[in-house]
Amino acid sequence: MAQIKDVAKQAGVSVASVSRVLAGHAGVSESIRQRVLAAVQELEYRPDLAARRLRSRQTDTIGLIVSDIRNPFFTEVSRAVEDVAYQHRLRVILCNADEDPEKEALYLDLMRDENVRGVILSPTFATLTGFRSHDYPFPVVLVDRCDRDTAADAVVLDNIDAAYRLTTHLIENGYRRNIFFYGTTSATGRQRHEGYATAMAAHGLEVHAEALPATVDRARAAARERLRRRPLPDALVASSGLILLGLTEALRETRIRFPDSVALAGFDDLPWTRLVEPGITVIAQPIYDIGRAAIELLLQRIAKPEQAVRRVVLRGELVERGSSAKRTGATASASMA
Amino acid sequence: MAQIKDVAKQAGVSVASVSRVLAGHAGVSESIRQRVLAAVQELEYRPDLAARRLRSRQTDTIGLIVSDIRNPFFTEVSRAVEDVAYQHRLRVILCNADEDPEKEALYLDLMRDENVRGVILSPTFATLTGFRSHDYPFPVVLVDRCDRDTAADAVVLDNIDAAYRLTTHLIENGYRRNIFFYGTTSATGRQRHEGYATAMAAHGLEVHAEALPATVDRARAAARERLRRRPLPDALVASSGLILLGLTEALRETRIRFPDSVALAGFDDLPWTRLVEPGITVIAQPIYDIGRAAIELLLQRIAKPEQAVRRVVLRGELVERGSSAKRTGATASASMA
DNA sequence: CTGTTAGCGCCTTCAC
DNA sequence: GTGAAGGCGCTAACAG
Repeated sequence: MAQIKDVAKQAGVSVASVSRVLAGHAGVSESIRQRVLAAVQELEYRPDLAARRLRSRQTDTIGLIVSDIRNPFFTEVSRAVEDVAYQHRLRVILCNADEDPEKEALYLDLMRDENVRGVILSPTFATLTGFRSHDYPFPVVLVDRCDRDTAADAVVLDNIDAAYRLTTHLIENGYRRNIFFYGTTSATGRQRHEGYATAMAAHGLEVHAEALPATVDRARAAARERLRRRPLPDALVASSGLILLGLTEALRETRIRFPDSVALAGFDDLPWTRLVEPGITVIAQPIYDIGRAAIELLLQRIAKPEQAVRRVVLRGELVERGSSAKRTGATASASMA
Repeated sequence: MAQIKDVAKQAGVSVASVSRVLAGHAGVSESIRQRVLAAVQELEYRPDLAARRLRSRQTDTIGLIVSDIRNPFFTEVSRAVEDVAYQHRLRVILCNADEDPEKEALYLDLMRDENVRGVILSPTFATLTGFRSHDYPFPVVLVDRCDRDTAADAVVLDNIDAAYRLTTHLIENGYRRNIFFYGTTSATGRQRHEGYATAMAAHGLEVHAEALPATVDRARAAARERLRRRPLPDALVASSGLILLGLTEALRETRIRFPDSVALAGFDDLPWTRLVEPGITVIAQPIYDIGRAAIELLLQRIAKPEQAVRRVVLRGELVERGSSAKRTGATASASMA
């Protein structure tokens, strides 16, 4: 492996000149520049990253800690982050915390060890509580999850509003006994629960919510359990795409048809929500944009460490499909009895 | 930030002793070990990774280059790889090459720069052609994709056999004009095409295959195009989960019912294939096991660089569902597993 | 068993 | 504008 002094020898200059040319510093004669570049080519020289990092006390790496890589939401976010990061010559270390606060802490530690320039994080509720970007040696941008008063840059959906609109849509279509299944490990789940509860209360309806770990399996089990009891609810509502999948599976397994017997709605406009007849009503999130906004926020924060905390709030779009189709009066009253 | 000499001073020993204790070397007196550990705790000392890597010319990192992170197959593989890697105190750099040979080359270069211990790669066909693990400064384990004669460790499905069985199943259930949609950018797609073609030929049937880039959009477009023409084929078969999704969407959009008008089958037992009525017949891959086998192979290779090239071939399982129901019994498609 | 010391490859003053 | 030299924090060889 060629190193900088080999290049210097080959070009007949000092290592300092080579270093300057490589760093793109001004004030190097054109003739030296050419000779160095030629020598680099010839020797196929590649700088040793470890040495460079040791010397400069800096890396060209950012961290991305997602809460569940199996959630398509986060794979799409990570694509966006990587796209933009690599355009800026930054590498990305992607870690999957599996909704586990301990793993989160572990990875945050790892980021510190790696001396990353910054981190994008979708924290569990436990980590978010009392979270302050200042407690870390690198800037942190939160994505998907944050509290109103969290002291950190963040990119989130307007969760309360989105859940409010989704719930109101159900109510207006004649569904009144609506159960909300939501994940408690994330602020997002809680906020969506709040939006749901507000909408229900606004119409004088009773709140029925089931808190659970946000996995497909747990959602399926909880829904199955509830669907065994009578009377059936009017609608099942999910606070996330993973939970929505679990609810849908439970409905299928119990052979309860939607929306005839029970309506269904949730979050994330994933391909399968369109394929499952008669289509599932969802709040569509601008996922790629969320990821892109996060990395751009981080880039700006790295450039200007002292600027005021910023928050990007994006709006979800209600996509109405058959699973929440307007109810006929007859069916509604029958179920209420 | 405390450094090793601070720890040494605090513990009243030399830096060498501190280094030895931290490296877990034998031959350090218990009393020194205790004092060092105490000092480390007290000062919250964390070794500088850059310095350590520079000095030892080694990292504790492996690379994982997947061809498309949006493909659930690869997110599951990466989970398995990360699980095992972190158990062994190895970090993982995950890169998404997007089925692009140039990006693959770029990331392989990056791996070299990072001085990783080894790489797990799912190569495009272009990269696989003439691929030899020996051409890289680190061991490479191929996952999901490899040729019969590729000189590298690999973990793959028995693709030819799986596609053969899937196709035979369709033929036996009465479907004869079966079109195979497959991705050409991967060896896997081509091998599955081979299995399909062999099965068709074995029954004296004509081969109808459509080669395309393995994305949902391209598959949907190709299928839509084909479904516009008459006569309709008997069945649509996909060489991957992403392509299967595209075919399913095309069927829905053109309102062609399966299996009544056209049967459907493909690869990867993803949740949605069960939800879409009347269920889609697939070859289920042991995805997590594939990922785990890959990282274990890499670990062994790192431990014994000279051992003979190994190949792990796993078997796919045929999951029969309504989308390929026997053609005789009219519309007996309502059964669900 | 323990300590002293010489680099790992690079960047960056500092002289010239 | 260019080169010589020191040192980033750590490990490993060598000496005691």
